[in-house]
Amino acid sequence: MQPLPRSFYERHPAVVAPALIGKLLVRELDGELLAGRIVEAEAYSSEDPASHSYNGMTERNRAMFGLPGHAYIYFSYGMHHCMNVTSRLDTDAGGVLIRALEPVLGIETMRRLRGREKLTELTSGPGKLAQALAIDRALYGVDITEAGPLFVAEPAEPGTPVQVAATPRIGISKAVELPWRFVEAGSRFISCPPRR
DNA sequence: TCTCAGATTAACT
DNA sequence: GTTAATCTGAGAC
Repeated sequence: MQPLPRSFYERHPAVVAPALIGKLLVRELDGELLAGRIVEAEAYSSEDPASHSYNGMTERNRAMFGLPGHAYIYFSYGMHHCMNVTSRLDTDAGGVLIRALEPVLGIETMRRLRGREKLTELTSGPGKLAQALAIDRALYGVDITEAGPLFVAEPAEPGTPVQVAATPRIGISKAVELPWRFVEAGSRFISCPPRR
């Protein structure tokens, strides 16, 4: 399981986000490996009014202004954690929100952490996948380019090429027209199906 | 199957 | 004081 190199993240978030579709998000928890294929991701960059990094650096978002390839985790709506990987080009400050996974490893542990049985309800949303992988602010700023408690890796088997579709982002009120949500076409595991 | 409001914290005005 | 990169269960239909 080979982590993706730093250079992968030294690009604009709108380039990194579609490239992450089909990669593995890996969580090591108490010696057990939990992993899922990324099937949905959204790009946020500093010139984007919907991004937390739009209005400059704060205590919460400082990770997005740091080295690319780290975890930016924030607490949302008073109850959910959401996970981003930081990515940026030169002076940009941005990240990619991991919105949904296809469970691969440690599925029983995910079921226990989520209190749900159905495979499609384990990680089909940013708050859900954070709960399924036990991701919280203790992992803030973790380097995801080296094996550790949390990292992103190339899938063991290359498999078939991934079909990526671009759609408008979910749950935001600004810059709704930017097609910066990327999903694996036809996946059953994304947070909400593209409109037919 | 669909719509709706509650939960609960932190950032920002 | 208001809003937010969300999820869930309840009640309507």
